[in-house]
Amino acid sequence: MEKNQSLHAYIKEELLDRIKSNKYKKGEKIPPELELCKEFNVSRTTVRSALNQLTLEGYLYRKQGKGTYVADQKVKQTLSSTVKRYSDQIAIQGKKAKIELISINVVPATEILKKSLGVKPKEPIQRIERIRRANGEPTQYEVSYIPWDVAPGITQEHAEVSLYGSLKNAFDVHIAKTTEHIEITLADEIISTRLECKEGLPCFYIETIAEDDKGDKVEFSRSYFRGDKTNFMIERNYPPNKE
Amino acid sequence: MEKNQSLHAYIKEELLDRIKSNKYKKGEKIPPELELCKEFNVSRTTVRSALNQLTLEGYLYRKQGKGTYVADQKVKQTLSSTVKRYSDQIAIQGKKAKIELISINVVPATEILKKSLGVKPKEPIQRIERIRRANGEPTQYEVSYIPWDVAPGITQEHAEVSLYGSLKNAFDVHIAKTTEHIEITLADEIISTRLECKEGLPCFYIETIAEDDKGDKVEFSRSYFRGDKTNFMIERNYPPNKE
DNA sequence: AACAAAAATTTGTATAGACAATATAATATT
DNA sequence: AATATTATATTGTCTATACAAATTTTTGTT
Repeated sequence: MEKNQSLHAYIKEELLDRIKSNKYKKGEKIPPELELCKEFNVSRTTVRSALNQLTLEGYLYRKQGKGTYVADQKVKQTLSSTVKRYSDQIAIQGKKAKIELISINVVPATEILKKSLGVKPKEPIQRIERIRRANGEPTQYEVSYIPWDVAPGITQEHAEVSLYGSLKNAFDVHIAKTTEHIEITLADEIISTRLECKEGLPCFYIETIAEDDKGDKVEFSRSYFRGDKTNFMIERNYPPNKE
Repeated sequence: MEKNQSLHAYIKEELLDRIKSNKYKKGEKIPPELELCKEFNVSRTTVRSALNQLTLEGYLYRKQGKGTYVADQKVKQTLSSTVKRYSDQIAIQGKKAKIELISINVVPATEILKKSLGVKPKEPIQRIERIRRANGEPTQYEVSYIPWDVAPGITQEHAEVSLYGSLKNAFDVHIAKTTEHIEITLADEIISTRLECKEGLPCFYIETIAEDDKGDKVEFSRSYFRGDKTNFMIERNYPPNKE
């Protein structure tokens, strides 16, 4: 054990080492808490502290009544998001992608929506709640807001395929620019339910405002991605110097 | 208290409410753990669970021996990162930006470096470790790897301003494309030291590979940003449809 | 053999207590 | 008055214990 390290930190590193060295293999169950307590001669609290950290970092997952398992997806899914060409579809290599519609509602404009979309007071807004899945597992939870008069009467069929595609094909709205803000948030009750993860898991939170080719703001959305399974790729091409 | 909620979750929400409603004001000290225990009539473990969650989420910060304080920067710093034009400099509105050089070393190429940079065996690589600060506070911890023959003899002067700028001006290397992979990681001992935050804080982790105008890979870097203080903005412009 | 009930296993939540580490305040010493 | 020393307050780590909740295994009954 190292110098000024706390016990739980030491145990965490030791366990991580076993995971990385494949002593604890992907998908397999690791010894239960009480066994680890005996092995390291520490209390359950200390073992749990280490296990919970590793769970938050995506190395383990735990199931009440069953056990603790090594997360098999150490190689994270890559949701590639190229810059050149707009694509509502998320490219997930070799996985069956699916969009699950949860709800479409018409809601009044809140302050934040008015500010983001610049709609006149009381204009109704369509709220579309969806989950994207890859091989059945939820990868993204998204809530989109689209003013009624931008695309009146968005249907389940529109929402279950690409929203941007439907805007173009069914409503003649052409997205020309998006502005995204990316933050980290921790999953609350709603997010953890939708993404089928534990509360407290660090997640990507992306707010997007989309403008059409006339400069009108046509969509505001909030998206959540599991931090332990998501990896964004951004390619940037820089114009040659003209000096 | 709500239906099937755990105690610590309830207390967390109650405290968050006090923060958001300004009952606990920004920068101010909140009651110590033992007082909260008395108020909610729960054990210290339970109070600490709520406090630690809120700390991870960036609402609070804690100081051993002093107390627990409401984080004043609820409005996060925006590190804007536009796509159109390359910029090594991070634009931080109205803040004094500074780059602090920690070390420049020449290191042998590891497997991951060889793979990322495509260098021949044993080619020496320069490892540059830096911290970016805004108003004195660390915003980014970055470790860059640049092969010796791409830019032989990078100096402190080169590293303390824009690396990409130095590559261009001093070594005639013109960055043409970067590929970034963005993930979430939790701060380990090194990262928490560099970013002056707690271990376990969710952070942005960005791996970048930069290519020059000849298609050679000239830089590999790992960057870390505090998740509780960072907010990336990405603007995307979509080409008009040509159908 | 099939089903139901009970027991065992394992993680989740919570309590109580002890001591360490850090920072500040109060006190004593020179 | 200045400087140590001591005490106090507060967060950090760790132990031990108890029970709840979810899952699996075993047992009992028909």
